[in-house]
Order: sequence, then structure tokens, then C-alpha cells
Amino acid sequence: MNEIFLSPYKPEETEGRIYKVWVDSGFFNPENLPSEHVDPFSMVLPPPNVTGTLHMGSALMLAIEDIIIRYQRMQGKKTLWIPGTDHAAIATETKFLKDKKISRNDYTREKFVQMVNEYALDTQQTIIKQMKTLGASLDWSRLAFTLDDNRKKAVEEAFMRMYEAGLIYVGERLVNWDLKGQTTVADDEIEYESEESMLYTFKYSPNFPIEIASTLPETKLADVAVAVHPEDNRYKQYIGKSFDTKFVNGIGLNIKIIADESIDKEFGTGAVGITPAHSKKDYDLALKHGLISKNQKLHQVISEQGKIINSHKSLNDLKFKEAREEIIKWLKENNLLTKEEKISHEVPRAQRGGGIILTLPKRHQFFVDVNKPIPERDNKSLKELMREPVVQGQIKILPERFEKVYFQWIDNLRDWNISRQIWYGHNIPNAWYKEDDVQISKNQPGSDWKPIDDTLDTWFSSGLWTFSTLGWPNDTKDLKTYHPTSVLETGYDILFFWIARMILMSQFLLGEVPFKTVYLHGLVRDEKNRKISKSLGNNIDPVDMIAKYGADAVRMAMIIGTSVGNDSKISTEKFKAYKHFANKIWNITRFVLENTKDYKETDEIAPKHKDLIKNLEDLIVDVTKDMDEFRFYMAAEKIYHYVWHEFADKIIEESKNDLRDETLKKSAQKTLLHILEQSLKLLHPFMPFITEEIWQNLSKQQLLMVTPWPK
RNA sequence: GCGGGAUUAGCUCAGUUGGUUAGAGCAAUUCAUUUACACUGAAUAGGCCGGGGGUUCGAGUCCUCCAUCCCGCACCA
Repeated sequence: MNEIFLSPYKPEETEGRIYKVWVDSGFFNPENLPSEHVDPFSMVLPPPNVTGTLHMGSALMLAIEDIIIRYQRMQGKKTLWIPGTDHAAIATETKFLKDKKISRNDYTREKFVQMVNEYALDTQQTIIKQMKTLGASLDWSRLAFTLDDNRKKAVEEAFMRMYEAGLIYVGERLVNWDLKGQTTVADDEIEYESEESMLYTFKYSPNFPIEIASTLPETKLADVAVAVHPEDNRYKQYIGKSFDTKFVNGIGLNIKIIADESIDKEFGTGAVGITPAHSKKDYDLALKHGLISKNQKLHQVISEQGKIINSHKSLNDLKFKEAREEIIKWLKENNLLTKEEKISHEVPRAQRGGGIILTLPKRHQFFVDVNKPIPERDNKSLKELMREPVVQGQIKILPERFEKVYFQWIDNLRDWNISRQIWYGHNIPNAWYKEDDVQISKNQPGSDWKPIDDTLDTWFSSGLWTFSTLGWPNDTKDLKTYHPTSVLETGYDILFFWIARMILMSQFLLGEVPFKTVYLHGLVRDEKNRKISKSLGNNIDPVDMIAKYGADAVRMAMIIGTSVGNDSKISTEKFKAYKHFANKIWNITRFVLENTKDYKETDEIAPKHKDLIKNLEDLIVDVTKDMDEFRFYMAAEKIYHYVWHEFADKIIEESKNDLRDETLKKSAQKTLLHILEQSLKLLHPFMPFITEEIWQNLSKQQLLMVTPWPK
């Protein structure tokens, strides 16, 4: 027996060495797997941010995915799991600026992007190293980065094809403007926070017959109409009439009274000031009632710097909040303000950075049209292409209830604004402008045309991930073999951001689904049910946990008690418990090896030992079913229970007598060895390091990672 | 407003399609100690499975109502 078993299991002495054995074997790359691995099984790793470090969420993700891929590899599949990192445009640019304490305006754009990129490639090494410590069997030869040259080609191709199909349009449109981040953001990058705001009730001028209510009186400088409910008796008489008003300091506003069913009679005064330039709903309403035309220049009164523009000279250049005070003051002086009340309502904020979101018109904005019928896809729209495969079951989402959430999101989906004003990211390809005109062309259309220097929403490139990592747009062997990918495993919090966009891109560009099964895991919380975050200081660092308890214990702790789609709680106690388990396996091995030193092959198995083997086979069947049906947490628990409380507590205890009995000795030895080996196989996807280490010491020819799963 | 989830032992959670006596980890109590392993073992205690009603031979599991907590989406003048 190898003497390493004489001392307790020391993960730190095993893990690095075993990981190297795996890497050297080349088996992370499917092309190097033994020839009996034929049927492909593929997954992409949801790329962590380059600047990130491993946190509990990513540890859980890696644990589940590595379990899936190791299981499939042992099932004889030609397994590919592709690693990568995400340039995470806004997140990285913000973090860089903060870390380096600089402003991007101190540099040329070119220089700045180069600096961020160097920084990103530098920090990338940290997260890659940490992924390895957890035992992730990723094919590092295919490592991708969302902003590398191959992905740039894919982004350009995708953009051009969508543009040529008329799915991307450009123009002056209302956008969500993140005042703090100084960029546009997509609808689902907005979070609504409940805040107390003042609701002001007032008239524009004494001659105006209707009072309106607003929490943003400064936007009223751009009003064109007042909308009321058609059945509202208070206002019926005014519908269709127009009024010339003298609003703040005498600004002339011509206000028409319109009627629309969507107006709530109960809220405020039941009359709404319509501001096409600063509200999407108002814009739609104004368009519907013919107050504006589609390509009309809107009257914008708040700038991207949050200051008043195009208004009275006494207000221009004031910050919008200062202007609000001035307006209220003026309304009071003119006896036009009739009510001020505090109301609680949802205020839009940027999900990243928390900046105030302003709605305003912005030119040169690119949008993906989600409703346009696509001739080359049976006249289906992107919305339909996203919806269909989930309805028809070509994509299965686990847990199933998220399918409903997905449909609800699609139903409310609006065109996707993909322009961003940050610098770090994919440039919008081949885009030029002259004043308000925009052209897409490989070469500069004329000497007076300038390149548009916006970048693309980071999810545009992430959406291509399942195939851009396989070589697309080139027609590669990888693409043919591994796409659609088999399983996509990720947190439910990026169902819309990422999963939906991958389906969109793959359905349009390839005409097929990006993956067949989506497995969603929940958020990891601390023992007090709080979200794990740096600001709360409750961050349990998986890197520390691995150092302290070993990667195998961390994997088991992450997986057990974590059912699909549900949030889970984690505490250091749990890691400790599975470190004990690792040691238990170690000692089981010591016992078996000590007692089988003189074992010689035999065919004679005592009936009582046959029963033990039969029980084990039942477990194998049970666990295999759990694995196939994505119940990894249950499989792990069952194996754990078997190894500790059946094998160690009962089988080994009872074997002590048999081993002293010469007639039973050989049979007992064979049984012990058999159960040990089968247990190691079952445990391998969950606890790869210790099981491989033991396997090596059983003098096996083949690595456990490519040993067939027991039947 | 629409939708979803949770509620099971002191704590944290499992419980697959309804089917014997509802499980695990941690915590608690008692006992064992020249043991493969104290990172141990054996045993004990602890549960009207949130509440009411229903379906069923049978409900933690299915239906319905209610309560509390959490989440998503929409509205947000």
C-alpha cells in the first residue's frame, strides 16, 4: 500500500498535481479522448468578467458544470466544455477607472482602450487560475475572450447580416440615458427603486382649463398636449381643443387636449401632460394622435448632462433639479400650483452604477427590431424565433417554471437599443455619419463623413457565444460537431440578458437553437439569507474555502441541498462537513488496501457478498437516473450516504469478521475492492481530485476521468 | 395589476410521477475508546410538513381559499 494513506487526506498535496495529470493527458480536449468517445456533448462556460475573481456564484456554476461534463465524459461522450472570459464593457471600464483613479478624458480613445485591454488581459489570469483550482475540466486550448479577434469577426458578421436583413435600424430615437454612466442602456438594464417623490399639481398658465400632475415638472417645458380619459366628464368638453399657454417666465406652449383610453381617471387629476421627447409612453401617444410624425425632430429640454436646454433663457443651463425649484417657485408666485404631495413611486436607475435614468432623444442610435417579419425565416419575427423553440420543446428550460417567465418577458419586449457610449467594447462596425445621416459601409462614404464611435451592448457579443467560440462565421468542423450545444447552465438572473439573446442570435444567424437544455441555478446566499456582496462584508471567498477545506469539499458543499432554480445558503460548517467526508473516503481506502494486500483473483463470491453488490447496483441505477434527469444534488446525497453509512459503517464493519474467516476472506476482499472502485467512479464527477488520486494508487492504467461510468 | 417561489426537526435545507415508520448536515443528550478513520462509532431525543376546506383507499406531494415572507414583469402622469 502506498504510504500516503497512512496520514489524513491533504487536498493541497493532491489537487495541483492531479490537475496537471489531467491537463497533460489532453483529455479536456475531446479530440484527444479515446476513440470510443463518439457522440458529442458540448457546453460553453458562461464567461466570467475578466476583471473578476471567483465568487460563490461562479464556484457553484463551475461545480455543476464540471459535474455534468465529467459525468458525460465517463458516459463515453465526446465532451467539450469551452472556457472564456467576458470583456463586460461597462463593468470593466468602470472598474478600471476606479482602480487607476483616472478619467478617460485624459487620454485619446485609442490609448484608453489599449490600457483597459492590457488591464483586462492581466486580471484575466486571476480568474482562470481560480477556475482551475476548483478542478474544472475545461478545454483550455479553445479559450476565448468576448473581445478577441475571432469574436470581433463574429460580431461584425452578425451585425452586417442583421443590418442587411433590416433587423437593425438606426436613427434618432428615445433612449434610456444613464446620467452618471453617460451612456444609453437597454430596458432590462434598468432597475426600479421605490422612492418618495413630490407630486406637483398645477396649470401651465391661468387661461388653461385643466390641472395636471407631475413628479417631473421640468419636463413639462416640452409638453405638446394634455391627455384625458375619453369618458372623464370633468374634461370631455375640452377634448380636441388647443390652448396657447404662457408657461414658466412666459414660454409659449401650444397644448392640445386629447382623449385616450390608457389614461387613469383616478391618478392625480386624471389629466396627463404629454412630453414626447422625455417619455416613451408620451411619445407613442403623441404619435398615435398625430401630434408628431415619425422622423420629426423632438423638442428636447433636458440634455445628456442633465441640464435644461432649448427653453427660456432664465432656465437654460440649469441642472434639471435646480430648474424644478425655479419652476415651482414661479408656479407659486403665479398661483398656479394647487397641490404638493409626497407619493411613493418607482424611480428608474441604472442597474450598474445606480445613476438616474433620463428618457431623451438621441441620434445615431442602433436598434434591433424584434417585430419585423424575416423572409428568410418564414416571415417570423425575432420575437417569434425566440419564443418558438421553447414552446415546441426544442429548448427545455429547467426548472420549467422559468419558461413562463421567459414568455412573459418576450411578450413585453421592445426593440433592443444596442448603441453604447462607452469606449471599451466592440465598435459598431462600418458605421459613418454626416450630421443626422448614418451610412453603413466598409469604406468612408465621403471625406465629410465621420466614423460613429459608439460601441455595442456587451450582450450583443455574448449572444453569439455558443457559436462564436466554435469558429463561426467560418464553417468549421467544431461548429458542425458541437452546435447546438447540449446544455447551457447558468444563474436564473441572466435568463433575459443572456439566454434570450443567445436564442435570438442563433435562431436568426444559424437557423438553429443554441442549446437543447437550459439548467438554471439560484443565487448563493449567506447563512442569514442575505445576498453575498462585498459591501455587506459577508463574502465567503471560495478561494479561501478551497485552500482550507479542499476543492472536493467545496464542490460537495455547493451542490448538496441546492435544487434546481432555487437559491441556496452556504456556511463554513458545510465545507467542514465534506472535508470530513473526503477524509472518510481516504480512510476507507486505507482499510481496504491494508486488508487486501494478499488478495488473489477469485470467482467465488459468497451469497451475502452478492447481496451487497446487488444493493450497490441498485444505487448505481438510481444515481444514474438522477444524473440523467439533472438531479445532481440528489445523486450526490445518495452517494454520500451510501459511502459513509452503508459502505463504511456497515459493510466494512461486518467485513472485519469475514476477513478473519478463511472461507470468506477472498470473497470479502473482492467485494471490498469492487465496492471501493465503483464508489470512486460514482463520486468522481463530484469529488474529482481525491477519487482520481486514490484511483492512481490502485495502480490503474486508465485515468478515472475517462473510466466508463458503472452500469 | 399580472405571474412565480417559499413556509417540513432548535438552525440550514432535501423529499423525483400521490404509496410502508417524513430524511440529511449542523446543533443537543447518553454511551463506547489500545479502533481504517475523534475529521470516529453506536444509540436517544426532536415534526398536527404555515392555517382552513376539498379530491382520494391513501396527501408533505394534487385542487381551493387564507396568512406571512421573497422574487420577476408591467404601470409609475
